[in-house]
Amino acid sequence: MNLKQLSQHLGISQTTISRALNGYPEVNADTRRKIIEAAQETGYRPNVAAQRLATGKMGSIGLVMPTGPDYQSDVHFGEFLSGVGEASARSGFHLVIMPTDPANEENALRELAVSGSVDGIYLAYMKKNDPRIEMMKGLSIPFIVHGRSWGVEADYPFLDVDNETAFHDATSLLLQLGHRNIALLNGPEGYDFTFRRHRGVEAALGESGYTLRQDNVSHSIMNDEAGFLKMEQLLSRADRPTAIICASTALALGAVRSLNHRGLKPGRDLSLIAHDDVLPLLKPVNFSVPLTTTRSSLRAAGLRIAERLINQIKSGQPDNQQELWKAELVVRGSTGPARV
Amino acid sequence: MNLKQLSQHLGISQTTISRALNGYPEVNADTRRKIIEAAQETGYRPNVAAQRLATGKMGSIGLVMPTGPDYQSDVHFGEFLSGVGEASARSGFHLVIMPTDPANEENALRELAVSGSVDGIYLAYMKKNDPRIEMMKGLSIPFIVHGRSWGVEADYPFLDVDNETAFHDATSLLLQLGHRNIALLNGPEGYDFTFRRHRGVEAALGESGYTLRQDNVSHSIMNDEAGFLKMEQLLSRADRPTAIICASTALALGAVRSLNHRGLKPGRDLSLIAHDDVLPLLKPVNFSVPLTTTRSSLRAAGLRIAERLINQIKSGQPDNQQELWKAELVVRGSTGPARV
DNA sequence: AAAAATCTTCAAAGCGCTTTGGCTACCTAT
DNA sequence: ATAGGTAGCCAAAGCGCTTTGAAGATTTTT
Repeated sequence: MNLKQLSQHLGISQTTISRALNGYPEVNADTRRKIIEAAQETGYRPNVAAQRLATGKMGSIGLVMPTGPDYQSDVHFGEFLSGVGEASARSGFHLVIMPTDPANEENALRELAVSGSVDGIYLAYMKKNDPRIEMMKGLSIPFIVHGRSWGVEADYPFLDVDNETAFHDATSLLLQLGHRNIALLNGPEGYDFTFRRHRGVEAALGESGYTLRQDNVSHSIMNDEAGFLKMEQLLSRADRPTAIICASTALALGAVRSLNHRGLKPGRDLSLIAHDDVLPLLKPVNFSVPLTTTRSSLRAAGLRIAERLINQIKSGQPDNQQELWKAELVVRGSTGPARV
Repeated sequence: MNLKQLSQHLGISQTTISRALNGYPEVNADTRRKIIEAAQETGYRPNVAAQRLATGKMGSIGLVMPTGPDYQSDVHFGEFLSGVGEASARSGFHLVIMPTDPANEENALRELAVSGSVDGIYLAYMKKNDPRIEMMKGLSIPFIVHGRSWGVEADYPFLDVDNETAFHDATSLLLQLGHRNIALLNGPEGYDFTFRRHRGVEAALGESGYTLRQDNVSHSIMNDEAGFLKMEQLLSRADRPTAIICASTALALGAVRSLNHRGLKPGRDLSLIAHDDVLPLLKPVNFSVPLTTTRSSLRAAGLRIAERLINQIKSGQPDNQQELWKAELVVRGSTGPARV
């Protein structure tokens, strides 16, 4: 059953039916009622492809999902996605996901944008000087960035967590507790958030007259395995750090395993702080010793970003808001005074 | 630049251009070359909405993503998705994700199916007697089921892990090691895989003349927190089990935490087996004591399912294959002889 | 009662592609 | 030389909706 058939069936023009169903005002209330009833009865449903062609609106937002044979699927992505998903569901938007090898992400993104199959695009995994922002600005399709890109001067809409301040705060706490030899288990090199977190730690140490030792910094993907490995390396050193800051609770999971392994207890023998994305799988309170964290919900960020992007699409107004969320420092048992 | 303009620009009919670009044979090689070049130069890209309207093909497969304010985003979903994503990327298909409150999943699914915005649909999180299968069969859109549904007699295409055998095998191993008091930390009640795993354990015990005690079975979502809680409950009993089977490594993570907490060592004081979906975040070998598991990659399943679904879409042939994957029993350190 | 304003409806023109059916020119077999 | 093929191209008819511009019906204003 299509519009034409329904129109003939009712003896009412396609125009009026279309308007009645789409809530336009210039339709007699009685006619509208009749049309809606008939649509219900006959099970008429507008063909979305035709609707999209006619209106030019696709009703969906796009995002690139990093994937590939040797790519490790990332809990952080899933958590963020669920936030984006919820906001989209509320507005009746679909999510169009373009799975791509990370090496090819820029092309995939352009492809998605110019393909015209989405109304707006969400960008993530920002690097320093990320070329994708300039590219998107040239493409005249609404977009929003999760995170931001150090070195990119252009104005663009983003939502980011204030990573620098978060890690600065974490470091200050450790300094107050008397720690001087502080290490950072950071995320993969090249990413903007990795860089800013590093800066935060460095700055806090610097302000107190200390420095961040080069060999106290490591970069790795943020999972349990890497956390364990990097921690093992740190702990096997003679002058091992007395406090560690982890870029994710996933890293902390492995780090704690390494501590257990050596009979060390977080908070007593060594202090530990992690950044908490509020992953349901890894709650800081559920660590053997509850974890001190800087907290900022990834899911909430996803929700907010989708909201803003959809808003931008619906209103047609460009969004140039640059939103910065403060992470909350939550002190639990894994931090304690430095042992002299 | 659209087809009409390109046609005028080149002085070649729209028909020929369309055919040239879509690889139809009845175009002179020279003409084709000229057209492709011109398309490149002018940056012409077919409008996908128009293409979809004209062909009736949407180039995307749909899936419902459970989400909502109190829904815990699930690592298993993300991992599976990455497999689906990879297969889709290979065939140039998009993923259209419809985020939905789990309570409303059946409606959402019907909505997605009849909306006509996807060519095929993937179904997951099967329950016993799941009504969605019959519904989908009535809807004349290709679909495939991940898992299956106990009690549904109809023929339908699925890919499932042989959960019953997997858990049967795990139980047999424990029996051989002398365990009699075996507990099962199962997934949420109502799901097909939960049920079959339960059956597997029950059957293996039964065959050896033992029974699965009712209070040795628990149901919960499959994350660290639940694993810890359920394990604590079990361990606080006077007649506590000597061996535990977990439905996921995520549950095992919490279970091990509970053991550590009480100074118990897996493999020595208590045996532990978990089902391993091969989540990159939680590798069994990375547990403090490497985990004995029944292994079956969720990502591989996602890949295969998407492959089959896309095949079905492209060929137009219905797929009624019922594919059952054996899980592999991998013995590591967390299992040992029962202590007398 | 006529003029103006307001409702309500409709026919038809897009949206930008694919595909059908037909046509021309050229080649091959009789 | 003629009939029958085939290669290559085209005009036009969809696909199923939205939206413009116009017009008839009804109400309000003068």
